[in-house]
Amino acid sequence: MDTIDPDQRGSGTAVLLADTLDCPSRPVLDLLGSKWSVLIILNLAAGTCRFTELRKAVTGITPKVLTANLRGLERDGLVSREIFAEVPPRTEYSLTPLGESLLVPYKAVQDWAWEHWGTILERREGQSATRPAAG
Amino acid sequence: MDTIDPDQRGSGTAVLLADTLDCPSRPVLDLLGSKWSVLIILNLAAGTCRFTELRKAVTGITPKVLTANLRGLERDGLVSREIFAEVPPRTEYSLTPLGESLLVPYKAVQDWAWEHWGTILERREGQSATRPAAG
DNA sequence: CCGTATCCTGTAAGATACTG
DNA sequence: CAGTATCTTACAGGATACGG
Repeated sequence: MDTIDPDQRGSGTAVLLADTLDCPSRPVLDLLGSKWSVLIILNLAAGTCRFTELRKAVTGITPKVLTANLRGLERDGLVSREIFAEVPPRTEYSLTPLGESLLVPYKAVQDWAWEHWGTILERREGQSATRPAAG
Repeated sequence: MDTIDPDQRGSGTAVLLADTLDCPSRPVLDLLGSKWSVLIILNLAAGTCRFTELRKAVTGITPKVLTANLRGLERDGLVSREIFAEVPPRTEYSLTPLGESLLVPYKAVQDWAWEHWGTILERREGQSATRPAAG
């Protein structure tokens, strides 16, 4: 592997992170990074939700997109869906233990965001770039 | 706000995360989540890199995309670019302190990935979904 | 209430070729 | 070496309407 040479820098951080290139961080970031999933998971973290409740809570999401996200999260074992055969129909979504474990890395991202996001926004004002503005 | 009712669940986690809905976690996740940025930052974490070095290290990236990502990271103050007016030309990219601070949330994601990603992959095998497979 | 079904759009990214 | 210039593709997401 010639991707990284930890000796190039004295810091211990580099060594720590060299391995990450072989680890599945990227797919997990895809998982976390999809536009709505974080809001869905955060809402579910506050308690079980029905479809329409989520739809209201996650402002702006369309039913199609909400369904798609929920199905994906369910497939990955992060969210569980319980269907009640009643009239009118009822479906309840909640976080699985695996889904709840995601709150830990979320927290780290959140902490970083609170501390540094303002700095980035300041920089962006009056600048332009090819890269997405992320918001 | 009626987006979340922390009292719905006894757990302390919910209260902790209720605030996150108002915080800039999402844009930061966009920042981290762009397909290549994590690999770029991780490589730069190991030491200063020239354009071509990054191109080799980040396997599969095209120069256009690499440039676009680097410009965005530079705009946001995560990466600095130093140009040497020499022949042949030389440009060196490195992480700013702000960029290095990103390694902390990365680490949290990475830890989660190592612990739980296998579980998710197992679940995905033999299943299909509307959601992107993320890898 | 809980979704599906279509159609459409925006944009990151890929392929390829070229320049200071 | 360090990029830029086009063109094209893939796909999450948006708008809107309908079905069980």
